[in-house]
Amino acid sequence: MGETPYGTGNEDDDRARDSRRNAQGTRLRLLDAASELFAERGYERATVRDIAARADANQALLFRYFGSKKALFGEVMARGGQEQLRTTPPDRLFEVALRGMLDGDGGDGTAKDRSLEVCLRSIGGSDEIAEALRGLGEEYAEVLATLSDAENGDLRADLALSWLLGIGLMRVVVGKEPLASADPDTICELAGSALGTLLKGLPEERGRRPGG
Amino acid sequence: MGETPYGTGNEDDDRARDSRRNAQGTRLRLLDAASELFAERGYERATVRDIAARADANQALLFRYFGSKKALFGEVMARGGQEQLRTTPPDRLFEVALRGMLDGDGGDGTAKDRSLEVCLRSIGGSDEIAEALRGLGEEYAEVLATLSDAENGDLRADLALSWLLGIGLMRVVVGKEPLASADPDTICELAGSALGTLLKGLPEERGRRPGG
DNA sequence: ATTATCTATAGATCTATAGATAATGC
DNA sequence: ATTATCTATAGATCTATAGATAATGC
Repeated sequence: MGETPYGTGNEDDDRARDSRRNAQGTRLRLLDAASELFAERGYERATVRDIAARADANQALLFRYFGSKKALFGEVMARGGQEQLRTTPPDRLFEVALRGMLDGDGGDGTAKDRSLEVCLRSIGGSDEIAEALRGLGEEYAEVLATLSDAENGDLRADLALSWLLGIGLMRVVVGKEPLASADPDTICELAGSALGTLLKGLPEERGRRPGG
Repeated sequence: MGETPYGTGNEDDDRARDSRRNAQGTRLRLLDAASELFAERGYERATVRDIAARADANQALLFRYFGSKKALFGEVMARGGQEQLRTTPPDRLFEVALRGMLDGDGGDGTAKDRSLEVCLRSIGGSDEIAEALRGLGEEYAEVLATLSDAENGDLRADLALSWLLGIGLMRVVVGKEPLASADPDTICELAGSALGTLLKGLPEERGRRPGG
């Protein structure tokens, strides 16, 4: 075993990312590597050479398959975020998104959605980046706004989103202590109850009956 | 009048920034120009050539007087922030800092302190920048922490600071609507009352007596 | 023959420095 | 003579492209 050029194990899962003269696979590996490096370093500091190196691909292929670094960034952003938005009930979105940023990995092997982290680390890079973050933010805020029936519910949703991103910024990007090492449960609890003041009926009251 | 080479008006104020073969003045003009451009574009995108051009100085002088771009950034950051921290009573710091970011100019001619804005736009540029923001954040959080007598007051202060920066991020850098065009009073009111839940006795309750 | 991959390099920035120039003070 | 300023350029990146090479399918 192990000596054949075709690999030994569950190549069903890996075939898509096979590196043996497989354009589709190389494309996927480049996309994965870009997702990781953009999240680790932000758009500017993740160079195309580093991305290609991590994908174990030639740097010129990145341009062949995606056209430009910006276009690659666009595909990365388009892949992420959407799933979380669609599969999470609105009243849990804030906590789920917050935990997604706070938890290091989640433990399970599934690659985490790090779109928000990518945005946070890429700010200031260029106007296109700011636009990408604005677009993603609009999708989140739109959902959060449904939780408030106040007249200025949209504004309140923006403030909730601002907090979400601010916490991620200070914890993940800046590394401010004690926030950076704090227990995610505690953070969610503190932020959640204060948000209950802002967006009525967000986290705490759900499922409870008054006078219980 | 006006034909003399020495200028016509209140040169007492301007002499320090005089541009006629005055090293001290050129240094100050470079520092001012850097403050502006770092706030407008962030550290990376504000090039030394642009800074020198706005200061109406030769680009080589920037290195002669400051040594490096990073050292210039350090001086800019050291100048700002401190005043606001020292002159503002703790229980008003959140609102004052928030308004400082929200208000476009303030109207008065005094150059605004844009340290927090500089940080927000410079994130992801390099680790030194993150450190600078962490340092400034620690000073703000330290003051905010005095407002809470909860066991985890430090963490609550970090969360308050996170919100402050998150709001600035979404409004000033990202330009998310409706937050970007919202009335500062409304924003302060919404954030302030929700923060009252987090840091007890912060804004609303001040000066009121129960049962009034 | 097709096409995935690789080599080599153009071309655009940007920070930083070496050394020349020119305005002031003595 | 001192020193503030300017010119010219080294040197380091980084994105992107042109064209060569080599592995597959027919």
